[in-house]
Amino acid sequence: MNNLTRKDEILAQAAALFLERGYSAVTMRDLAKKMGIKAASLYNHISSKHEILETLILSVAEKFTEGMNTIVQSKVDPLQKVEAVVDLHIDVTLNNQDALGSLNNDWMHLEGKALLNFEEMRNGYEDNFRKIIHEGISKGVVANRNPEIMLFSVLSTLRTLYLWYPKKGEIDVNTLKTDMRQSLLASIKA
Amino acid sequence: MNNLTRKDEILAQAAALFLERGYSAVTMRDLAKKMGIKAASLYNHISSKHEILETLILSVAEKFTEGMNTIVQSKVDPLQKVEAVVDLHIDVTLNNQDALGSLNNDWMHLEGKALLNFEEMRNGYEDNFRKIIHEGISKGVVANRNPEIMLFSVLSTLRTLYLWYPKKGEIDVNTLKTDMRQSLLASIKA
DNA sequence: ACACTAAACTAACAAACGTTAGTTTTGTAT
DNA sequence: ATACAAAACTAACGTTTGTTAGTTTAGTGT
Repeated sequence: MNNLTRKDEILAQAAALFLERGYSAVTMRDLAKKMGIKAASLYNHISSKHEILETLILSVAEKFTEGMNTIVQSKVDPLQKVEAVVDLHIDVTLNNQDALGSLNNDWMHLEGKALLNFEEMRNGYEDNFRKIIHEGISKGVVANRNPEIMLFSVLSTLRTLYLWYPKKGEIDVNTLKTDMRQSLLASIKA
Repeated sequence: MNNLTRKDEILAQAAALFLERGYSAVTMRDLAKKMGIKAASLYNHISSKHEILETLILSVAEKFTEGMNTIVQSKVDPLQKVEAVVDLHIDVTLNNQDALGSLNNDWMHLEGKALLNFEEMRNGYEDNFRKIIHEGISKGVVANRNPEIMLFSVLSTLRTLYLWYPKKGEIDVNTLKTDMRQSLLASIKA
């Protein structure tokens, strides 16, 4: 079942290289060398360099979108929703560490409808998060400060997790979730 | 006095392009077109594409390093030092918005001693910030939570300011400083 | 008018780029 | 052994890349 196809291996190695150097600085020959094959052989499995980028970014973006939609529909109070968002980010980060580099730094190299699709998901995600914050403010459980700054502050931390986590050796996942929930909730609680 | 040399104009336009697309995706012909000249003409003013990147990144890194050194030496309590760091980031961000894109996303394309120099400044900066946090914890003014998570949380927000600020129309600088100090301090206060 | 300098130009280079076409190797099931 | 499919290979393509060398233009002070 859990069989990694050759294409999946290529996507994984590409993600690692893109994280390290950025999409534009990685050549198909670099990727081929990492796979132990010649550049032309890559095209037996993928149709273009661009396709790799699209696949990596959109598949992670979809995970965020789905997760957020579930959270928004859940019937819990706003602070619990924020906690769920923190957990979502930690889970997605741990499972898609490398691809998150492309999502954060190389999305602007998407083209056409892939770019539109990405931007739509990103905006939708932010809007949902924004609604949670506003709901928290009007219910008095979130601090009555500039909501955009709180949104940005929490989101920027969550979005940068993929850079920070690997540097910090062996932090237990549950410890990380607990501490991160505490820290981020503290920054917005009323 | 405040005369912008031709080289300075090139550096400014390059920073804007690097922010938009990343260092590797910007060609010398792109930069030349933005300057309204031919690519070869750029070399009357700069010696290589690489020199542009080094200049942009290291000059901003030096501003952070100098600012942080001043703050560390000041005789105020830890929370006031954190507030000063917030202000430092906002000031540097407003004055070097575009170059911060390169510093954050393209530093890995530095080479040799420029790369070592950058990494040394970056590590020194983080260590100083770390000391402030620890000092705050032992004095009981900073929350007794995982210091690395608090450090990461605050720093990731400050480092991403350059992406967020330009999207948020006309936020008054002093309002921004006040709100940001409040938000970030709230996330670490005891 | 002349000299000087800053800053543009044209033309070209060798290297590296993504990608293609066609061929050979390798492993597996019959 | 034979057939088939997956996945590698070699060779080459047209472009684009950063950069150089040498030349021309425009503005300024004498």
